Amino acid sequence: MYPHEQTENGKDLKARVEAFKALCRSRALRVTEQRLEIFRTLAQSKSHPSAEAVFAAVRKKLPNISLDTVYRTLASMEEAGVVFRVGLSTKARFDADLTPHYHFVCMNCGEVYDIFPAPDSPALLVPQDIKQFGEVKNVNLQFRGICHRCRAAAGEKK
Amino acid sequence: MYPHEQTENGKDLKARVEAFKALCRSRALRVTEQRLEIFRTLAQSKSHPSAEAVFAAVRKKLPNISLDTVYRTLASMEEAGVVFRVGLSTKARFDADLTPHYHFVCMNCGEVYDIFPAPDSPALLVPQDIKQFGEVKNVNLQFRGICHRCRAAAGEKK
DNA sequence: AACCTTGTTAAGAATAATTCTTATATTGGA
DNA sequence: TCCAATATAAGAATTATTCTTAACAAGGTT
Repeated sequence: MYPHEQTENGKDLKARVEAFKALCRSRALRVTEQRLEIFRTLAQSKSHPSAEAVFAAVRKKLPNISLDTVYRTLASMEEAGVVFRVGLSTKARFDADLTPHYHFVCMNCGEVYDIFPAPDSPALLVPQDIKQFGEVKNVNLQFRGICHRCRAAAGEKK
Repeated sequence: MYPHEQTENGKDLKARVEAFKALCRSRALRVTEQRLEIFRTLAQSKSHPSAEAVFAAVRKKLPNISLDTVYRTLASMEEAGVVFRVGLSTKARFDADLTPHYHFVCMNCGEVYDIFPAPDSPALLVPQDIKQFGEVKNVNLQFRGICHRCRAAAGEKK
């Protein structure tokens, strides 16, 4: 099964916004104009905008919105699984092991774990249809989630 | 074929350093103590260190090295294909399309291109062996390289 | 409909990560 | 050894992101 299933993207914007509102309510997140406008902007965009770009777009509708609100909202939307963050948010990390492998990255503590696929695994092969965009220099496959240690730590707090 | 083949990691440190020196010479990069020490540090590390962490480690050998040198060197090593950068270096970007897909990211201009795999593609499946690390929330598969536009622009300059 | 409670926001300061500037030092070829 | 070009240290500057605080507003309660 895919980790984030296609359920909303086929609907029209109005329906997606309604679904977003419902999701907010189910999570006790207040339905604010700012959240709605940020969601609308992102749902209509095809350019993987940065927080700054979302800010610029939303500002046309809500001139007083702050950049911080955009950051906060995008983070909560990611948390809620409504948007996907391309790449890593934390600081850059480096690896001198060039053996083909991938990573599990903890979204909470930032820890990076190595995973070496079986030799016959197709996971890291470069698909042919990428050549239309440019020359591939490397592959970055990461699975992001919460590591066992953070999960356990979160449980203790309650 | 894998994009970054396993050629050096099986060798011992001394051999890897020699190979690194040879690579530097072949690219007209000077072989400096700083570069060597940064390479040694990274080659021996298994923790995907950040630039700051590399800096701290290298400092023990070269107390006067600057953080900027570490950043510059890591960038040139990435460029040379000696190290791999985990995640993206640029600012965060967001995507509200949750249909399973992956990205081609231009290492030069930062542009992000969508690639939708064939419905039966195994590319974005979560392997079972990841569960040992934690709970996966999402998958980030990106191919990084130079897009055709940047390639063309670089060609014109010459 | 007015009233709370609590989450949310704007504004701008603060922080963190990375890059730039400049003068000095070093590499590697002549 | 000398020279030209590249690399470096130091610290300032920039960029991205987060925090602080006081005002505000959503949505449940009366």
